Amino acid sequence: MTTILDVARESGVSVATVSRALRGLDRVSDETRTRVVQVAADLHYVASPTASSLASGRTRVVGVITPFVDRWYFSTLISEIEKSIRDEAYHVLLLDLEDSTIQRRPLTRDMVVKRVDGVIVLNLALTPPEEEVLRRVALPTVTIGRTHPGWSSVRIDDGSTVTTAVQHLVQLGHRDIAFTGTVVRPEVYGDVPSERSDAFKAAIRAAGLEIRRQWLRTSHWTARDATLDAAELLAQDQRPTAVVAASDEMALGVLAAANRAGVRVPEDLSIVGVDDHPMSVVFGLTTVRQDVRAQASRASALLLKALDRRAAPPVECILMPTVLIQRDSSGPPPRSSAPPA
Amino acid sequence: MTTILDVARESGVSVATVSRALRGLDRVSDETRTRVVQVAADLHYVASPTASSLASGRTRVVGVITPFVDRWYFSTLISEIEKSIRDEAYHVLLLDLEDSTIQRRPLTRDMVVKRVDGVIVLNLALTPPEEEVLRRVALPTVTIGRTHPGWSSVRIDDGSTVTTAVQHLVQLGHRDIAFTGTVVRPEVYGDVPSERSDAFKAAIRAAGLEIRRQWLRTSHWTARDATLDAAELLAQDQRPTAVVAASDEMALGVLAAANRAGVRVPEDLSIVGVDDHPMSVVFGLTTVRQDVRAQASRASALLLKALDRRAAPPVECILMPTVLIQRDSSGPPPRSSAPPA
DNA sequence: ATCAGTTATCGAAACGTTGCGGCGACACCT
DNA sequence: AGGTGTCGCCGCAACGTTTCGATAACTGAT
Repeated sequence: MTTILDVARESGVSVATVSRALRGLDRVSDETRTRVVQVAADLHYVASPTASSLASGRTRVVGVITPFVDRWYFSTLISEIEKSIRDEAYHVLLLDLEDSTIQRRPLTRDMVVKRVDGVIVLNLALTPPEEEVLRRVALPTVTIGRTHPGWSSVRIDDGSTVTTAVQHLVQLGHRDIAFTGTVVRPEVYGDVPSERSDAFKAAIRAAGLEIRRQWLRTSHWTARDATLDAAELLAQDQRPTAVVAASDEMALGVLAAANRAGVRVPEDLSIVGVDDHPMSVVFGLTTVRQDVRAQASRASALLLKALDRRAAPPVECILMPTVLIQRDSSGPPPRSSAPPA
Repeated sequence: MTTILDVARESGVSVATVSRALRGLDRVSDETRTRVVQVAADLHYVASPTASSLASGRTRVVGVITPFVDRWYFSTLISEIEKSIRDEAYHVLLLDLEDSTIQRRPLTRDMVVKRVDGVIVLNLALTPPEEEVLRRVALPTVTIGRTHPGWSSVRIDDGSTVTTAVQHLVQLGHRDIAFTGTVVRPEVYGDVPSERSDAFKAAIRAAGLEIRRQWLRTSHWTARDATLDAAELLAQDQRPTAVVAASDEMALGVLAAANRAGVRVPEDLSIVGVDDHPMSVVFGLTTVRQDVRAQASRASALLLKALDRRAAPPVECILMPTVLIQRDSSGPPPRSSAPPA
């Protein structure tokens, strides 16, 4: 492997000068710089990130702390974070907290200490000890999906997504609206499920409608789980005329269950989701869209600013908009719909 | 930050002994070891990965080279790789080759040199210069999805997946079978699309059936693209009684198009995919399953073995099985189906 | 001619580990 | 008693950069 010493020797200057020349610092004459750059290229010199990190104290790595990497929302965030930071010569180190057990694994000191320059936390309910770990390492930190005192964040208003969905259905004339996606395993899924389901109840009440317990469905936030549950829901005597799902993946599960049960969408049943999953447009699902990639790039920008030594930017909490995308899965309720008992 | 020197001072031994004690090496008395471990814990000591890498020449990082991170197949692989190597104290560095332009960005020396101990290449057609880069850095390398001379690999037989799908349909009595997913942008998608589409043609010929050009559909390997294309296909005068999609995401797109066009599945149209995407079971899609997580863990195991200094394992090429999962989207062709012109 | 200021460069000390060679102390064998 | 291992530990030289203080070479003002 060729080192900076080889480049120095070959170009007739000191290692210090080579270092400065290659990193584009000043106090190097143009003549020297071009020569050094040329020699470095000839020798296929690549500076050792390891040595560079040790000497400078910066790793140029950002840790992405995530509860899942194989789910659409999270993998999309990760993908966009990588693209946003690569131009600044930063890399993504995956800190995946998913576990094969039912609990996720905890975030520990050694996952981040001396390993990354900054951290992005993806929509994840940190336990108090975990939060303590992150606070004590005192790394620049940005969260996506939740706010934490002292850290910058980018998120949407989870409650309002569901409110929008309910209002849309109410405007169409629905009065019998079910919800799927109430909270399970908050230690993994964080606050989002409860925020969305609380907003559902509030919106139903605000519309002067009644909340029926058997229409408040629990699901593991997967299409698979939602479709099994929706089959039960649709088999009930009292069937809703519409269902709001707390995520599009669950909404698609409901849609599949409806297809299977011979329930026509939207004639017999309207379905509205949240997220605008890539599959949603394919199946014509009405949804409340959030721009996941935009959230990731905003968060990355915040982190990059905090990573810049010269700057000490203030904590910023960015709220991104969401918007109703009306497609084919929602329409007026059937006329023949019996009023709730 | 507390260093190994602090631990050495506090426990009354040399740094060398601390290093050996904490890494579980021999030539340390049990008594000394427990004391050192205790002191290290008390001081919240975490060894600097950077310094450790510089001194040892090993980074304990594996680079995952991938054309996408937000697609199911790739994110699932990445997820499982991380889980497979984390117990050996290895980390995943994302080397994402996706770009905002139509071309993907090239793999360069500086992405891997001195940065990672080994590399896993995810189903990606490396260009000759890229392959050269990887060969010259001489890192342990395992590929998933393709074979390369000199490197271990884990893959499925892409051709046979489609062959299985076709045979399944032929056995059901289909004679008019379309295919979606012929090759586009091989520089991004690699050989898989062409292998699967070639296998389709071969299987159709082997069954003594005719290949109709207008039933060989091109698609960008997304549900979105496939559904647009399938709408065209289903609007043709001569409509097939079945379609094989080169991936489940495309198959789901076809399914959605059929729903929209009022074509009943499987009564009017059978659909078979490949992969067993998590959404497939939800929509009752018949598919040829591959076990993506198993491929990732096999590949990780191969890499870990190669990363072990003591071992110099031989190149191993593992072919994983695929299996037909019969669900609701395939059945006998409609009786009324007109013979092809 | 001298001095201050600027610019380009250098030498050397970090950074925090690992790993090699060596060295007493002790046990065992003859 | 002397030789031969083995065990537990230590000192020190890497590893390849960055960074800081020093310095020499100019430049321009006095």
